Amino acid sequence: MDATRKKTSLRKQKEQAQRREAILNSAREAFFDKGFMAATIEDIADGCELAKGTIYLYFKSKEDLYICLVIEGLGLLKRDLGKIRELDLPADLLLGEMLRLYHVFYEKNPKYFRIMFLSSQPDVRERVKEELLKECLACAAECIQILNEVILRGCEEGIFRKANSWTFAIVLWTMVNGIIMQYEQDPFYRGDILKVSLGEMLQEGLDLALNGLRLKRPEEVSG
Amino acid sequence: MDATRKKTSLRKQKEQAQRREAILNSAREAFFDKGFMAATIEDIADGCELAKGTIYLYFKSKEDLYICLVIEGLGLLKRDLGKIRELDLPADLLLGEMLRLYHVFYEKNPKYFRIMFLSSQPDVRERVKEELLKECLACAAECIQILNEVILRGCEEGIFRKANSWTFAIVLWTMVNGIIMQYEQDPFYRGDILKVSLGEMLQEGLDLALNGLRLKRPEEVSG
DNA sequence: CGAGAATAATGAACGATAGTCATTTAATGA
DNA sequence: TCATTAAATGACTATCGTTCATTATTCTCG
Repeated sequence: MDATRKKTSLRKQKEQAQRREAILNSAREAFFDKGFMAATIEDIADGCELAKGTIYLYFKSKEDLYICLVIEGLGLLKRDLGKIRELDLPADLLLGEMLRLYHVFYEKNPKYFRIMFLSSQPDVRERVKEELLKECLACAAECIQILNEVILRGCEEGIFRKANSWTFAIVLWTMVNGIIMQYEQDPFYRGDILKVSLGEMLQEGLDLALNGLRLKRPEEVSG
Repeated sequence: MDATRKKTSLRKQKEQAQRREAILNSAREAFFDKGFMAATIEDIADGCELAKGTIYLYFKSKEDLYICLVIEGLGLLKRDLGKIRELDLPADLLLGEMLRLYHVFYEKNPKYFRIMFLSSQPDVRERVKEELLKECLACAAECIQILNEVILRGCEEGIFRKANSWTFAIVLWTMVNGIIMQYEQDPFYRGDILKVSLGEMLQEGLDLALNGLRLKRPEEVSG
């Protein structure tokens, strides 16, 4: 019957989605644990109790699988940033909150950042489906867009000076990423080079940017 | 004779250094061209007309060879930054010059940045000699130190507000790296996300930072 | 010079691993 | 129950980093 066929095909679709999810979960664990290069497809297959070949029924390559996790991470970040945007706060405080969220997100998921940073390597990207790359970049763009909106709002509110908000949004985004990347560099030498905690560093970065962005600096407003 | 032994051993040392250099040259070409993962040891060996095994007489692993190039890149950058430091300019203009240099360096050697960014991956770092990693981080630290000195000078000159100069130096360094990393992400989509040129973005980033850093903003000084 | 020792270079062989595909297993529906 | 389709499997292939026994070269000193 048609109804039956439809029902079973729906269940099958659901099962396929579940398998896909299981593979992603196992891959996340493997990549987070060992890194992209050191983790093997067999590790991933073992982790979700499937055979190596089965992985390739769901993902075209190790790199594709990997980029899906990058997209996942960016999606989580975007979701969290989106929530904060709704808070009823002046733009500068909102940016501060977003930064705090970014920091919390990093502390909770440091491994997501590690894999995100690898995704810019050309020889990884070359082996990823065009479509996935596009999705990945779109996700990053949406995060930046959220920052952009807040900056624009700040301009309207008269808190920020008139400026190319998109460029500022990118600078903020890349600054935070850059700081975290440097911080990730090597825990062992963290004390030697950085000398300050990640939180302080991010805060200083934001302060620097906000001072540059603000129409009036705090002491001028209060004075 | 002792004199003879010394002379030949000196020549040998020189020859060894030359071979090492030849391998590095070939590796640079291969890594720049194909990326760390896609380039093979055989590519590198072919490139300098040596056998695969010979590479391992000069470098412990593919990763070691790779990190040597990262150090080389950082060294070049450090050297260039050091030259600018000697210019007789106020600190803010000096920072501007350094940024311009960074940009020029990137335009001339975009591939150095690509390989630098990979060096933060834990599974690469795990396979590199402790000592080389240390050297690599020390090199980055020295670059940041140059920025730090300029910022300190700016504080003395009364151009910059009193602040934790080292933190600012790191923020500047990471901001620039972050911007370039984002720019590197994908030339194809560059127009979509970034919408502005690298030069503009770097300039905006510096302006933002300088405005945050300056004791008085330009219009207040001139007014 | 020349024989033997020391050093350097080589590439075949090894182990690991991404990706493929012929075969097996399971599910479906008449 | 059985033919058909779909899904899963893991042995197999090709590739590549690394090693090491062998070969070639250079050096030493009688």
